[in-house]
Amino acid sequence: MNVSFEYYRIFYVVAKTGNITKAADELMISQPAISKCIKHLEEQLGGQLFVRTKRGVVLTEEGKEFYRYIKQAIEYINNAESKFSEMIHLETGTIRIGSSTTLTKRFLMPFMEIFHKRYPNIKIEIETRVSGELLSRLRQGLIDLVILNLPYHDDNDIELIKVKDIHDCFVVGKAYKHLVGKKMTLDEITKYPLVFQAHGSTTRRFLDDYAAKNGIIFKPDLDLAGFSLVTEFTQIGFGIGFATEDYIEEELKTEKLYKLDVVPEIPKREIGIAYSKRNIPSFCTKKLIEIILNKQVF
Amino acid sequence: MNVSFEYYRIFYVVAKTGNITKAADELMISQPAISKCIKHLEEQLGGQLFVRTKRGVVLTEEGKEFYRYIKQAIEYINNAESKFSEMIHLETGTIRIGSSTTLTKRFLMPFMEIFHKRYPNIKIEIETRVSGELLSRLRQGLIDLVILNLPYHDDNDIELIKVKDIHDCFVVGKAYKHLVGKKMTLDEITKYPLVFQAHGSTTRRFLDDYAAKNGIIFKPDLDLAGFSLVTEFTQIGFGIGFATEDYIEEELKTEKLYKLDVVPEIPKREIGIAYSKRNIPSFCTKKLIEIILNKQVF
DNA sequence: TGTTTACCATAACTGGAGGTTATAATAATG
DNA sequence: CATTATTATAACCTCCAGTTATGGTAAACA
Repeated sequence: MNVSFEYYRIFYVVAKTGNITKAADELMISQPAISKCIKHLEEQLGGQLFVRTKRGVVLTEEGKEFYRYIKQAIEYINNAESKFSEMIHLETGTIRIGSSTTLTKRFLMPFMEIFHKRYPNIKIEIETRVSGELLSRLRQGLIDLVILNLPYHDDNDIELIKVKDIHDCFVVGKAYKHLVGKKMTLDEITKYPLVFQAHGSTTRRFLDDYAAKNGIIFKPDLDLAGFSLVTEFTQIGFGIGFATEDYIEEELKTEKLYKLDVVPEIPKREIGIAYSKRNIPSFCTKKLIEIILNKQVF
Repeated sequence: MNVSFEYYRIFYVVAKTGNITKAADELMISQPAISKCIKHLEEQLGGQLFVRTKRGVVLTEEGKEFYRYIKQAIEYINNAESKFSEMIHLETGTIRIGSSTTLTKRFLMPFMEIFHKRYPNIKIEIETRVSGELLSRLRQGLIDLVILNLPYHDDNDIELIKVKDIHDCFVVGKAYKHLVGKKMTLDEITKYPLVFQAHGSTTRRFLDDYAAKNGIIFKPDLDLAGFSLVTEFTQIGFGIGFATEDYIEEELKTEKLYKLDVVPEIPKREIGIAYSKRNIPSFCTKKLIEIILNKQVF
């Protein structure tokens, strides 16, 4: 059989108005076109849909039943169209982002502000977990996007975009101000009390990696959960801390923290955006990435 | 906007198979035709539905949502088609008939047998009420068809088809056999005990009408509810009964009842089928009428 | 009662959407 | 590295969904 779906739209309007001429008006096609179309439809379906009268057309009993279904179908199609349009115009939808507390606070926040101002109807969900878990959830399609510190072990399923270089450094509070300006080796650093983020964090892994490459193993006196605690304990003079320079600009300027001059140079790191290659990013996700990169990516 | 609905059928198959080439096979149109169609659809909707890969096409997030709705719509359309086909082929449906007990038993039954044998999936409902009520329910669309005795007062909304002439007669049992063969007047009839159907029945109205036209008013000794009772009481010799000749052929043949010769001649009556002009008869109803008239009516 | 109106159906024609085939481009596969 | 599977593009064509004009007729009206 396979009736052209287009006939159904026409049938719907004719049935709704009960009048071929009016339907022609509404559909902006000529009346004979519709007469013919309905005739075809009836031929192809193998039965009468309407009885023609001089006042218009009236659905047969079978036609009425047919109409009930077609009406539903057309409502679904209308919904499909409007939902799609809404999603494309970012008038509805959800974006699920994975990010560490630090990255959320120090990096992501301003972009989210812009995003939310521009697309106020998009619901934002931010998940805070360690990168490994976030990437696994990304792979599963449970989140759309992960903000993370690079480098990260390569993964075929995941696309990485480098966004920004960040630089780490060793810092001290006023109590150890005398170390400032002196070129220190890692070996010398180990002789002071150390305030680091705990194992498991990307920062700590990076730090230990860097140390190991230079034949050193750190044994910090304080293993802290989170970036903020490190800077605070360091500030009150507990010892030498390790922090991302870009995140403590304020503290350095106001001389609450002092940067140490350490050799060999600490390599730079990068902040990256990860998204799944399998699960195609939604329009919404693309827009956020666009905002973060401040340019057209896709 | 107004995307051609036909595009949606194509979209559906492409989304379902995730492969334009396979969709082309299924739809029996060429692959480039579908490529073009999907491109058009995307242009008209103002957003991407698929991401093209070398393994086929994958729905975008928005496309997935869109698909969910379109799938529903298409299921409704399929249902519409199959339900319509079923109704047209009388594989489903209900027919609601109004008829008196007598007409059902003496007239309608054999036709219903044929109908049911031919269309076993059609549910049959027979309502038994007096004609007036049945016609009112017909007008309301609560029943499809009424079988009734004519004449009936005209009604613009109701179409009447005459089906069959029937003849009434006065009858007696063995006890009054001596009256047979004698030409009797109505006046003479009134001198015997009378066994008639009660007021309210069409038959009684017809009888009283006939009597009135000849200046007679009957005062029956027995007002009975229903045709069968009349014949039975008459048979056991209660008096003169009034019955439809066509329904007592058996009794006349086996000499349980005898027909009287009365002047003036009792006018013939007709059995009719009534259906509403407003509520277009279903295919099913038409078929039953066809069977009763034993020819193509519509 | 005759006239007008409001519909739908038919006929004859036309243009372009929606089809065709052929071919290119290219990632995935073995 | 050749083969396969898949989509995109190009150039062309055809049929049918659309057009206008007209006819027929029941209903509404004057």
